[in-house]
Amino acid sequence: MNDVYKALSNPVRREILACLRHGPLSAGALADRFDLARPTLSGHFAVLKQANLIEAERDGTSIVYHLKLSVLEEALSGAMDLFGIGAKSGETKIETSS
Amino acid sequence: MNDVYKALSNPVRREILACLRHGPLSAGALADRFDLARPTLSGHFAVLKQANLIEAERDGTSIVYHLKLSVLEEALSGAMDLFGIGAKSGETKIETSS
DNA sequence: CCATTAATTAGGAAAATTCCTAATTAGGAA
DNA sequence: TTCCTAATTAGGAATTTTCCTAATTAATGG
Repeated sequence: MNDVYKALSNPVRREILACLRHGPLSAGALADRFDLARPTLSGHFAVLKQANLIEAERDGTSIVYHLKLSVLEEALSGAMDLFGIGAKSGETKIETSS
Repeated sequence: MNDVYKALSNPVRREILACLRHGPLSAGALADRFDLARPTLSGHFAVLKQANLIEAERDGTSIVYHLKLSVLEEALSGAMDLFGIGAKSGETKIETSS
């Protein structure tokens, strides 16, 4: 959990997550959106991976990253719990599966 | 907003917030809960104050801190927005599938 | 005023973060 | 194989964070 907070503490990493919110992107496509060297972005990807917020998948020569929405969701609702914020409607009744 | 993420990135500061969730506490009472020197805690209070997550009020010789719940709430909702997580104001769409 | 208690500010050491360039790994095509 | 592109790892400089001790500010009581 601490890894998640650490990951979110950096603005570049938050922007990476925001980009991925619209769908998977390759490391290169992501890197193009920032004015930073590629290895720098690679480092940020590694931090996000370790926090379990994104996942990598190789596609030929490139590597595609995608958001792990459920982990992010859980982290934020965990934060709400920690601080005693009435997590709106309190219970997770989004379960449409039945 | 970046100040809020920075503030939350440290486990000691998160624990301070969690303590304050049960009600206001003086700097000393808070410091007693940690195995850290007082000036260290003072530094953490300053970071939380700058992020607007807590507020200080002098009471005689001591200083009482209290949580600014609304700011924390807003920050977390903002995060949910940024990452496209629905859990916002409760209602929203519950029937996403089928 | 002087002493005591509560808390902060000052200054600095150690560790972590951020970013860079250069070198390396890995896959695809000639 | 050899070349080329995509991405990472390695190593290091600059900056920021975290924590400490010592000194200072602030309120209260004798």
